Amino acid sequence: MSVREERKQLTRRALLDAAMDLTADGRGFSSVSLREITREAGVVPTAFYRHFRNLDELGLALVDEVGHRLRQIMREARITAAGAGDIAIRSSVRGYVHYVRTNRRSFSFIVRERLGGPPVVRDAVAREVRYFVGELASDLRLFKPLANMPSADLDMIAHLVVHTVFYLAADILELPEAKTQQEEELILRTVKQLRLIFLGARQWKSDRGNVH
Amino acid sequence: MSVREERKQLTRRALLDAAMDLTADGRGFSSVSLREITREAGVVPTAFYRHFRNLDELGLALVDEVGHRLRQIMREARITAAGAGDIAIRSSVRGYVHYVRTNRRSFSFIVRERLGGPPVVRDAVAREVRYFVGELASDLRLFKPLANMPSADLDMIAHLVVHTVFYLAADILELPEAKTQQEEELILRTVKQLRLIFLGARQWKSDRGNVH
DNA sequence: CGTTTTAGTCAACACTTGTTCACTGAAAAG
DNA sequence: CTTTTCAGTGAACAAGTGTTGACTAAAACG
Repeated sequence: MSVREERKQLTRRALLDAAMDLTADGRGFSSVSLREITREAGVVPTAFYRHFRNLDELGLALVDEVGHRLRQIMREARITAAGAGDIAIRSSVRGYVHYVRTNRRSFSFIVRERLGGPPVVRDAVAREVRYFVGELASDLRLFKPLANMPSADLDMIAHLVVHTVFYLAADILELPEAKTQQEEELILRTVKQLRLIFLGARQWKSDRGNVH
Repeated sequence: MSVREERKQLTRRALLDAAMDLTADGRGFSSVSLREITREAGVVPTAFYRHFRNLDELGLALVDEVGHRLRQIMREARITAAGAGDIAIRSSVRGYVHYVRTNRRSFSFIVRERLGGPPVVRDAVAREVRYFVGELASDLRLFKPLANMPSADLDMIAHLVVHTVFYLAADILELPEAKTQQEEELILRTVKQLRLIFLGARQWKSDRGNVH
């Protein structure tokens, strides 16, 4: 990569980071301005246009990045969990919460903008969430009791799980930095919820085809 | 009520409605301005201060109103459902979707601002959601298979249900006005999810006290 | 080397923003 | 009937906004 291109990518990074930092402390991407971002990035407002056509485009780039990173995290977690053989809900949730805390900005961004962002960003995040669901679904397939479940049902379960842990992330991020008793309660509740979901899932196959 | 007070409440309404309308079409409360609201309400910017100290205060008033209305809706739904004797998931979900569509603005506001709004609004919505969860939990208690469940567990289940139908509302609201096949799929998926949750819930009691 | 390309700068634009203050005119109070 | 109260007005403010176009200096190119 040429020196010039290299430097360009550097300020592009600065812009993305600046936008992330500004949205991180509970502000909402749709309420940060172009000028704020460039100020935070230490660059003049007009420089922005050398990298993005408008704020929406920056937003999409952020979704891409964050989605990519979160998928990576999920994959690592998957490898760690694979050794366990079973689902090991409690330790998975603990690990997840750790990831949420160490990747504060990313989780905060995706969880907030999923429903609260500008339309185009919201759509992009929704797409990203579908990827998560897809990956989780194929993971669940490896879990023996669910091996023969129809794909649609597996997807529906993965969906439920993803939403559950998303709300957990949102709640965790509202808490102060330190690990409190409240965090412990949130974790316990989520563990119970997931356990209940998998309890239902095991029953599900025998319930298949029921209609009324 | 005096004539003057009556008129005051009228423009207060206009302000609240204006704010609602502006946030309704996917904008996010934190991105609407005081002047936009007064313009939409057909009143001069400074008149705003006769009713609210700042935008946050308006936001809180909105949360109050919307929360109140949604609780009313929930109660009506509860009465309708009480006759059925069992939970009747499918028809409940259909009824719910109908309510979502006929109260577009309210649902859109609460679902979006729950995670995406300004901190003080977010908190207020969270509180409101806790009320929903509480009411649902005591409803579930009337459902025989769950009658003897510890309150904490019932709460955890109610939480799961509320979050599930919240995401359903969010997805429904992204769809065009007309009833599409996509809507049918969303409903089907949610029905399955709820059915699975209650399947797990029935098992849950026998699983009580399990630890590891 | 000289020429071209281009990331970032600078000044300026037309607007929008939240908030102030003194004001008006009609309803309420005496 | 006179006086007081006060919801809504209108003008003005300092500050912030997105976007324009011409300019600079350094890297890339031939």
